Amino acid sequence: MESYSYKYPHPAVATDCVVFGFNGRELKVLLIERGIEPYKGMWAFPGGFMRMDESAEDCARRELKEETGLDLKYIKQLGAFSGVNRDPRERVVSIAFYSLARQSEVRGGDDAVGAKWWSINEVPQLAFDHDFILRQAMNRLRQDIHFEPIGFGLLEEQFTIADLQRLYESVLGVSFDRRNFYRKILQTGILQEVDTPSRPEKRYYGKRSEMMSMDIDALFAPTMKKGRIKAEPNDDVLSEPSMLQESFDDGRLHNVGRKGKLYRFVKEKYDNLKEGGKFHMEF
Amino acid sequence: MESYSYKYPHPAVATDCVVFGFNGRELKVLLIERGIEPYKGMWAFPGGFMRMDESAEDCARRELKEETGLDLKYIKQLGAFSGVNRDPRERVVSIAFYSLARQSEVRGGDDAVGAKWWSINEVPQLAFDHDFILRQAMNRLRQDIHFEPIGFGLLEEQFTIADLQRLYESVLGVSFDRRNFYRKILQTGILQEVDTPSRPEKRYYGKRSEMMSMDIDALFAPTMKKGRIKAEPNDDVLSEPSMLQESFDDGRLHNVGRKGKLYRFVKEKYDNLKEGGKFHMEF
DNA sequence: CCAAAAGTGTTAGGGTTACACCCATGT
DNA sequence: ACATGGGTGTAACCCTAACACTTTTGG
Repeated sequence: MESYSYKYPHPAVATDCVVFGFNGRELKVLLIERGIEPYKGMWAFPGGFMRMDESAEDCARRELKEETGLDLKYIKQLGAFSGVNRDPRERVVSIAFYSLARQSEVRGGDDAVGAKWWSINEVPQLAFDHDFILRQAMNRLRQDIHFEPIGFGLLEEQFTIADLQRLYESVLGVSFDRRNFYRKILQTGILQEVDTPSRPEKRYYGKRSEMMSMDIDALFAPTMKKGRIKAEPNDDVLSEPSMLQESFDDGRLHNVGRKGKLYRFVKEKYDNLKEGGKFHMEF
Repeated sequence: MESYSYKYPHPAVATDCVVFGFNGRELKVLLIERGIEPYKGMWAFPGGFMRMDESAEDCARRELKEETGLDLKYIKQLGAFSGVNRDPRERVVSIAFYSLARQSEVRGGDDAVGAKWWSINEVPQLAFDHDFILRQAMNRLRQDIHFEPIGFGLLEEQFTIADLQRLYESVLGVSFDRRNFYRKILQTGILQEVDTPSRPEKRYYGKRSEMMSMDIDALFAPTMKKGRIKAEPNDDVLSEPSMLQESFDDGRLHNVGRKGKLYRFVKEKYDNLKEGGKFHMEF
């Protein structure tokens, strides 16, 4: 058995990947069930030890692919977690990343044995210090959503303003005036109306057929946290009990009423805004 | 000679510390001259290898103290840098931190052999990937200044609004209308007027006596970069050539005209603002 | 007294908030 | 028809940008 020796002790270096998803109503996180000790049977982020010929980012991407089948283009570093006793086996420094996945990317779940999407409000206690890492990732997400078009990563190619609003509300934990949100997001110019809508006759959130083994099920009491912004549930928005009108047992949300126009992100416009000066989705 | 063996190869883990300072006119960075290979003779951030019984943050603080004599309370993680060939000796993952130091903290330069403050516009080419790290740190600083009271860390206990404005302008690379800045910062409520001013008869920026071996010298053509904000040098602010009126060869700036009131930060007020909702120093 | 900087006031305009109102769709 | 959501208009309000003016200080 080969081994590697150093004059001074070296910690192991691993990566962890916090992947967020959005099913149209709730924010989700991707977790895997640990099959081995330590923390066997508990849930944790996908990740693993870094090889000597790859960067941390490469490692995170590789491990994510291996463990969940997801092949994500954009991942961002969250930071390094270096507590002395993070791992009972040996000293392990973990470099955490976070990313966003569209529902449509979540297919081909063959590799995804033991991987599961959890509603952000229902995640179980996690292995290692992953609870802590998750909190950091949530904070980071909430920060970033003000400056980056998170929708790009979480929504499908085509989406309605309402979809986008639900996303913002899920992430920030507030609710806005529908009409003001509408104009505000439109006047940024980063959205382009889709001329040839390709939507199903009936709109569902989280099409069962696309989920496969990575099922995104849901259903929970709508935990309405009000945040800082002037966005407490106002009279116009339906208040708590009826916020989700009809929900089926597979987590779909059935829409009634007028259908919204479909839009798509215009990356160029966004890039212009971002470099030239401000994007700032303030609410 | 003892050695440490592992079944799989482990990278070394080190930390680096980017420390910013402000002398009243320019932003500074603290660098040390490398005395050994690799990159002997080049400048780099203070830092070193992590021990097995300390977290990365502890390590950064310890190395900073050892190499520069600075004992900083607040340091924030910038991120991990894990390029495969960062260090020619072996694979080294570096966890970088950044921090802010007041001029008054920069004394007792006994330990600071080879440590020197550099104007942010004059830093030489750095060892390893520290140029890259510095760019990241600058970006981070510019981001953070909108949400955190950076002044806390960089200015003395007592300061004028003008001092604060110069700081913001240095970091962001823009200039604001003096009068609007004045009211805007005051109406946040995070500043409290000092009743018993303890200032010297004449105000200098960067008192020579406090510098000792860690000399903060300066003097350079005022590189006025205009940023995104509506803050290009306007008619009211003196434009380029005369921006610093009288400067002495030891880097002091001599003030004429009416003296400004002295203020101090009120941490409680800031904390309230921050948690309750917004702080957002927008300009 | 003069120049330079600090402190105060004011005004026009843009953006946000909080609604009213009408349109479209599915049951 | 009716309930439910989508899309448009608008007035009050707040904040900011821009700039005039007065006060204080050092020389």
